Amino acid sequence: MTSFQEILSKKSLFKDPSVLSPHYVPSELPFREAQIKEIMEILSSALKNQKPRNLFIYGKTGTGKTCSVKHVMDKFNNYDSNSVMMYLNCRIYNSRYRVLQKIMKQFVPELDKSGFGLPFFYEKLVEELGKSKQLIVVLDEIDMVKDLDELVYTLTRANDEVKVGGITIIGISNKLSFKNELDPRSRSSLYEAELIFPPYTSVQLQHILLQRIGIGFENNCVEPSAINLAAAITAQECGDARYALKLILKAGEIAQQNGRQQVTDEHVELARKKVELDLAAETIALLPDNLKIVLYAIASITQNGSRYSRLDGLEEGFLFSGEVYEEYAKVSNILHKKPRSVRWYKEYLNDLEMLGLLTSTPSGKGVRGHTTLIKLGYPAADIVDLLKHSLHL
DNA sequence: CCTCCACAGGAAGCGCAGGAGT
DNA sequence: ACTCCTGCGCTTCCTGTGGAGG
Repeated sequence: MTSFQEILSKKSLFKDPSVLSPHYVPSELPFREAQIKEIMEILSSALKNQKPRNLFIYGKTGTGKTCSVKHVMDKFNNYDSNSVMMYLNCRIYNSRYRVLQKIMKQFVPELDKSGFGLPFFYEKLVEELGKSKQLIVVLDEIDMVKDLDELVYTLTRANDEVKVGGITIIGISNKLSFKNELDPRSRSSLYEAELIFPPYTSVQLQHILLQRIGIGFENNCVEPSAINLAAAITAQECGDARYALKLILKAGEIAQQNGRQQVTDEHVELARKKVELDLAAETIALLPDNLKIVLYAIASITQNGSRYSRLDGLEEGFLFSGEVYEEYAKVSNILHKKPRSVRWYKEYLNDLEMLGLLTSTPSGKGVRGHTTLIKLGYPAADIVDLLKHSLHL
């Protein structure tokens, strides 16, 4: 019989687990001094009231892009000047309209609601910059902006119109290919300066882990070889620092549940499987309902077996786009929601694929003509479980 | 060869929310 | 109070595509 006494008497391995969370911003960013310095140098001209060059930052997820920029932003905004630096994530502000609205909300608070036209925002912006202001706008995940060409054009035009102030864009993206999709004109204005954040190497990850473990864990609770293993796994997978931190956090939790005093290689290996799913769960939780339903439909067919793909001798786990839509419509009805049209469902599929939750391939040679084959990116049972709760099924 | 299937994805346009101007 | 405007999510309609099957 378990008692609270028993649980509480177990010595905790953690001093402060929040240090391991991805939201924790460390005061020191190891291996990013050079990048931070370069950003600061570019932005410094704003403090002399000259418009800095636009900056584009590229690097894979978890290479410290956002962290570094926010770090600089703190320093910038604490420096007494007529300039303002602001951060927005384009996953939320994903159109020219929304970005402009968000920017202007800083200066005119009642602009929260919709209904104002773009020209109105533009006028306000020019007016505001006219007060000899230097405005720095950080656009994180800039590739999410649907009409980026227009946005860049609008902003550069605003720059031309004012004599004194100016607006500078710092774009952040982890999509390399996106550069080629841009209109050449907006490309050249967006890429006035470019900065690349390389993935962390195994050795660098070891340092980062050591730094955080020192604050987050009790002393000597993590075996050095476990740290090395976590760093090596991460470097091989992606070089994403957040992944490494999550890995060591989960390993710690597993060790603790098993009543161990130390985190070992074995715990890191066990954590590895959990972390992948955990990261997926985070993205899934933020999904709009319809995307969740589509994903649920895919997972549930995968779990219960496909009526068609099996008899067509298809590789396990691949589904037809058509049968997924049928299932999606069915589940929608159960939830008393009107299913969206096929056309829009296809957009949903694209979104889900973009987020890495599924993969799809055109069927090519196969039975029943032409279709898209869909495969879930994670174990179906786990996804079903996850979504059953969040959809109240 | 033609036609049908099962899709992809562009174009137009609709309803809604929430302004502005009158 | 009314009309008109805008952005956005979405539907409707359409054309295109490559293999299957007659």
